[in-house]
Amino acid sequence: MDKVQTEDQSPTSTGPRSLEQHGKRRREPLTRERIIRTALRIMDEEGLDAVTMRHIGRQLGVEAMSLYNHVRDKEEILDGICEEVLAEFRVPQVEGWTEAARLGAHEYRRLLLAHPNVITLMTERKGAFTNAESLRAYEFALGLFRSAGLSEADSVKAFHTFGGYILGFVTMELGLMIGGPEDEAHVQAHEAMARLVASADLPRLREALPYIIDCDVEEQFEFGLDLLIQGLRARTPPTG
Amino acid sequence: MDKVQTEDQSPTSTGPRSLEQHGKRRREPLTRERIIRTALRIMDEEGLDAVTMRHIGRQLGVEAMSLYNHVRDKEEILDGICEEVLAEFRVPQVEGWTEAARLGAHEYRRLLLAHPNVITLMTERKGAFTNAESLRAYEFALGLFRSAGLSEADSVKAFHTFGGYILGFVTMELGLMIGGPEDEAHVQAHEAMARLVASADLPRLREALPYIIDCDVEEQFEFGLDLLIQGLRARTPPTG
DNA sequence: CGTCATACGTTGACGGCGTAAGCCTACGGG
DNA sequence: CCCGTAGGCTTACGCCGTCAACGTATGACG
Repeated sequence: MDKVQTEDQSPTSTGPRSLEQHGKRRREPLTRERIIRTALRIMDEEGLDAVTMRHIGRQLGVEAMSLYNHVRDKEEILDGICEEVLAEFRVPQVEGWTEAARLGAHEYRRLLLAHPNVITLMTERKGAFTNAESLRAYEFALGLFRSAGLSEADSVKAFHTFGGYILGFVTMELGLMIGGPEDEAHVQAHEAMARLVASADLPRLREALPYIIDCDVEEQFEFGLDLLIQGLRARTPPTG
Repeated sequence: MDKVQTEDQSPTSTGPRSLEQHGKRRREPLTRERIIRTALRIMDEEGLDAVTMRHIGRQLGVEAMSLYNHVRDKEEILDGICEEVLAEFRVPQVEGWTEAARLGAHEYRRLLLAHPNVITLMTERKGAFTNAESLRAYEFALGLFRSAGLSEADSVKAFHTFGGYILGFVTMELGLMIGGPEDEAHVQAHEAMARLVASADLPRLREALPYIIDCDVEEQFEFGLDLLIQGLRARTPPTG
């Protein structure tokens, strides 16, 4: 077995090799928590394919099979990653439902962009969320729409609409279908598209191409958000 | 090697075992086309995990490695599946941009629901679409928004908004986060959620739960669509 | 203090995956 | 007739998730 990089040392330990206060164990005990956090870090740094039982184990200085003492199977780890990310959601503290909706949407997008592969996980996931922490965003959104004057039924619909929009937009954004020319991959994707458009009978696309290639993602996101908020204001009590 | 079920026989052949018109080969020649269509069928019928080089080969009466004579790697097959599905898009023939937008959105959703796993493929996909056929939907949408009076820049933004909404909504729909109580999996997911909500301090969610569980998906989808269309109409020339 | 159950890590193996490398053969063109 | 080549097949490698069996240190208890 080659060099093992031990992950986060406990900040309270006196050093990597020194015995602990009671002179007992040499390494942090394995936990479900530690496993999931390590898996999340691997996913963010090395991609989804690198999230492997053996790889997670190696990062923790342990064999793959040891993980099964704390986790039923790999799927539980992946589910755990989803919950871990969702739990990062910071509920915006602001008055006025439109601003709250805007900030909440940006926060959700921020989470998804911070952990680009989590969308794939959520897409493949079988059941709904089983973690209370991950429902706080849901709770926040419902409260927001209710405070805007929507009925309970409409609040649920609005939640699904906003949630769907953000999820889908970021999916497209990460899939290189939207985005600025900074990234190499983007440039390549855009060149391929330009070649295709040039060789086919797609007049609208041809004239729109510059706007597609050279667009500000933030601005695009805001556009759709405004559309939704405006549309919502139309079926909301005249104000306050 | 056990029983092999040969897929679609060529309708012009005189029979499964008879020699062809020139008395030559006994089986349909392998093609990129046939490989991709078979892979798509497997994905739809047996799920994404069943899409395996060995499995595709078996369905075609061939060893896995033979596929590589027509395809660079598995990724090319998966990309091919995406293009195949996108190419199914039927451009709605209707007057008036609002109705066209509505029908187009439903058609896109229909495609995604007809091949539930294709969303995962599109999410994981690296580059943008390289198939002209799959850009017809793009072309259609742009023409539609232009005809509504939007600028080129805004048409692009509107496309990304609608595309994002539909993609995300169907993702949530398939992930059991939205939907009626017909399906067993849905019922189970909803029960888990109900248990969670009951045990946590989530008042909004608690009162909204019945509406979440017992909702009409079509109606939910339409709600968001209306929001977008209404929002769009607000920044559109007063009419015609 | 000795014993022993238990918790938790390790080892080895299995079947399946994508695919590199090389082989075999039938067919069409010189 | 011969031979190059296209397009199959076989074998093998290094991964993967996970089952089963095994070792060992720890903490409870007589």
